[in-house]
Amino acid sequence: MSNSKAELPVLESAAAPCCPPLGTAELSEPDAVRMAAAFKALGDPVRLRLFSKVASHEGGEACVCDIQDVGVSQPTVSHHLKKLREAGLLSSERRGTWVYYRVEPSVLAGLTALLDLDRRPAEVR
Amino acid sequence: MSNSKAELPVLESAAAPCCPPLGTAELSEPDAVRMAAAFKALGDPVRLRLFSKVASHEGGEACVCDIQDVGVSQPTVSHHLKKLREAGLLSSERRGTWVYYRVEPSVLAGLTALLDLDRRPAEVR
DNA sequence: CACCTGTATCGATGAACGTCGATGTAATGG
DNA sequence: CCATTACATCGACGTTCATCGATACAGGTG
Repeated sequence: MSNSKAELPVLESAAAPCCPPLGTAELSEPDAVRMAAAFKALGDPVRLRLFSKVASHEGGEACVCDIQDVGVSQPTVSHHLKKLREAGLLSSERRGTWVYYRVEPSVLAGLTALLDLDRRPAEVR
Repeated sequence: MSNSKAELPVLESAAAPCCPPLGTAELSEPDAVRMAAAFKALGDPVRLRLFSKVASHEGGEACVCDIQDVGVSQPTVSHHLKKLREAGLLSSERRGTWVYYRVEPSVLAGLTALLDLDRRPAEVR
């Protein structure tokens, strides 16, 4: 199971180059569905910690064994990593015995761009 | 019900000036709980649209009547706005007949700071 | 080959969530 | 006062979700 060669359009086509910043225009309903899916993936404490562990791991990647100490069982860790992959936030690659995860910057950049309030018209700030 | 004068520490004390950027260090478990709660609040399409409508509304605020056309019932809109308030993302104030909502920038800034990958050490990028 | 370790999938279970209609409350206007 | 409009709360219902143990699969090692 590797999505470094694309795991298919990442579920319902992720959040990569999407949507003007929040202050500038209303989100369309389809855009809201896509972006909400990404936020939802970060909306669980265990997933957010796993994501953080991958992001801060040396070399920019981590194998499951490096990060699985988050207080839940191994199947649960695997389940959460799958969710993060499906959201387009992580990609994975098997190399020998281990599976390595790394952050996929594009979707993350879409989230940051969406949340950026400093690009709003001055009247709204 | 106004939290412009603080709705109490916003549930379990929100995400305002919290946590180094994702690439720089692991999130602690308590920090992960707090930040995940904020992401979760944005993790529903209807809520994200409501949030977007408030954020992009002229004057930086909107009354419920301005934004409630999102395809769900009035109680559901009210429920979602409450969730966004509890997450510290919106504040509300009653003025006469109407209740006005506006974006609370601090928690949002915390999310943006957390997601900022451009402040990672070069080796990880 | 058999065995061990690392990771993913399956199936079940209980808790959390989104949604609704009904009802309550607050402010305005006759 | 009473009616009306704006919004919140309540209670119920069905769905989604996080979690687990059991099990399957994959790759290395002896």
